[in-house]
Amino acid sequence: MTRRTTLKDIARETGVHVSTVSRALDPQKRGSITEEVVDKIREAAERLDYRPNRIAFSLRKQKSMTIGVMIPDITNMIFPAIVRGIESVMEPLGYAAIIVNTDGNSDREKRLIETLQDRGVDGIIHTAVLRSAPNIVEVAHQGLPVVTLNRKVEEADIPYVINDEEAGIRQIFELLYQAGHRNIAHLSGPPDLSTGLLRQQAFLAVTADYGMARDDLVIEEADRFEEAEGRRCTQAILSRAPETTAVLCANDRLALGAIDHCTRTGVKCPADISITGFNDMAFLDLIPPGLTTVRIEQFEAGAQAARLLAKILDGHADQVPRETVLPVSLKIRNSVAVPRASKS
Amino acid sequence: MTRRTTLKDIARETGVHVSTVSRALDPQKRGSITEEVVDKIREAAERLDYRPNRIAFSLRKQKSMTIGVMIPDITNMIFPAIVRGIESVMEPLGYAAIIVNTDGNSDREKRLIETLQDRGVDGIIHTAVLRSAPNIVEVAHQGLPVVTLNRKVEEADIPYVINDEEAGIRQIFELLYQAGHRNIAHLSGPPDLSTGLLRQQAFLAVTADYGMARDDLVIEEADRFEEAEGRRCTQAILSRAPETTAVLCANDRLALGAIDHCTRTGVKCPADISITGFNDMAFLDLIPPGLTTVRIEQFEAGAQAARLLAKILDGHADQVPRETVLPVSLKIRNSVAVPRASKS
DNA sequence: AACGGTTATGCAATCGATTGCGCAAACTTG
DNA sequence: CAAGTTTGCGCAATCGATTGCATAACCGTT
Repeated sequence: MTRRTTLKDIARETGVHVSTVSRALDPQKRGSITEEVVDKIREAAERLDYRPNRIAFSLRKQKSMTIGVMIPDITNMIFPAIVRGIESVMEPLGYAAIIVNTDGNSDREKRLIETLQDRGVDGIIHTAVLRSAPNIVEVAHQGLPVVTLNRKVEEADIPYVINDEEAGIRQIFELLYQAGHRNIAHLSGPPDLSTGLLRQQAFLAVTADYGMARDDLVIEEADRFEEAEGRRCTQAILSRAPETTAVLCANDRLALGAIDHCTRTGVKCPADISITGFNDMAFLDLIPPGLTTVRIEQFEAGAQAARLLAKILDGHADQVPRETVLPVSLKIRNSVAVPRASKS
Repeated sequence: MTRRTTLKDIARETGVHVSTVSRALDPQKRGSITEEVVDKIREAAERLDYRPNRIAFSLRKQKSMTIGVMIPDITNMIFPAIVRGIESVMEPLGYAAIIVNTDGNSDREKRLIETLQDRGVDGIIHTAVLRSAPNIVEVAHQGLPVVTLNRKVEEADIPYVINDEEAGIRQIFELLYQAGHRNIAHLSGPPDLSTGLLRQQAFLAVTADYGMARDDLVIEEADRFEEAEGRRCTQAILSRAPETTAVLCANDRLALGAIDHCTRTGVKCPADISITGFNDMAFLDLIPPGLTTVRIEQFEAGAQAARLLAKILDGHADQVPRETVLPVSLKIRNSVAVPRASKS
């Protein structure tokens, strides 16, 4: 492998000092160099196919032009879109991303944060599942720019980007309510996960607004956001409250599990029971009966978090709001119908 | 942000020279330093919470401990698993990955390769879709270690990891054949994509082995690996060759499109027609009737490619085979049945 | 005690860029 | 035309680590 050409090579070639070459190639300070010299240097740089060594740059400037992106697990379908959203903003700015998977494991997360710091990342975008994330809060306090995604940060002064979970739950609740449903159970996510709690709280809020007594509510908490838990909890709901005509699920996978359980037990969706999801994950339209759900803009969430981080890295931390709430929208398919009672 | 502690800090603290500190902290050369001094230095390093600056390390050693991972699009569900497979091997070795999405765009790919080189990656894992990839071949020839994934490399001496597409097609063909199908159409992928061509060639080979005349074969080529193309080509197949009882599709998404088209037109799968896929992507078991497909081990493919690259980076390029073929397996669900003719 | 041979450590260059400072030449001004 | 100012570029330090070579101290040997 032939060595890459360096400033020194260009300096030798053009007969000037490396510092002159450095300045001539920097649009910022090109002004202080004679045009004639600049041209000569640019020509040589072109001819020798000069490409700046970013590692040397990083060492000197203490700026790696690299960010860390921490996600629970890239194989979880919501994260690839987020990652691309981040990339769409950061790449044009010259930043590269090192993506790490925490697997929701705090020790691992701590280690990964350390290796990101060792690599001198200029900032971190942290998408959490757990509600608390002491590790990332700590590095943020050390002064490393951090933006979190999908998680409301109570503890610290870290900017966060979240989806309007409350509005989503409200909209889908109202969709069910207006279809005539009054016995609406909530298949909640794990309350130690940020989205699990937020959505459950939103459910409590909207039911209260509609005058439903809290004691009458049927809420079943899943241990994980998985189909199996959706099945289990649906069974629990239906045996505890057979009058239930609609299950408002905290996410699509729980909803798919719910539908699956119903199908297996001869309960038809939506004829016998209406079921809704949250997230609008891919391929949902291929799975019958077509889940009505809340669409959240993953790509845009990633892009927005990246924009905030970029602003901080650009020295305008004062311009970034502590809270950014992204709008959600209903995605109506076929899993909601009028309640079975009023059908006859 | 308080400055990180450096070797110099430890040297000052312990009264020795930085070179001594460097050696004491390096397990390789610790031997040449008095145990007593080593202990003193390690204690100080511990106390000051020393963490080596990888950027300085990289500059001096000309080794960034970073690899580039080039994929078409992380939101395409097969890639996250590959990425995690790579990570599972590289992270324990101290390597981080910069993941870039090429979008199958050659110009973009070229740019991305340059930025990876600027960042001094030690090697690249390149998962292609297109059969030819002149850009990556060029950098490989410049001496940068490259391993490709999912793509048989004809042009150059680049190690590649592929799945046993031939065996997969053969197995699923035989499954259909043994179920009694004789009119088996092939819904092919785009022949300019590596997997598209490979699978079509495998189809040709196995049908030839079974004594089917090439002129009698019904093959329809999709323009993209998408449901819509699956629908379009299925329609074409069924109007051209209504006697078709089975469609062997080049991948799952085409197969889902095929099923969708059939369902919409009142053709029942598997009762009226058998349809098979390839890849075994996630959530397939939730989509009726349950696609019978070929399972390929994405995670393992990534891990294997990473192992090869690691070996090269370790200076044992001679030990890596030019070709690695990973086994595939059948995943039988419910989209295959006996042909409708023989059912009566 | 002198000598050759280890051994542990220091010195300084190096990786490739950036940048404050200084200096000489060119220019302006009265 | 002398004095002061500006301009254009070079010098050298710096970022934080690694490493070949030099050297001083210590060892045993005769």
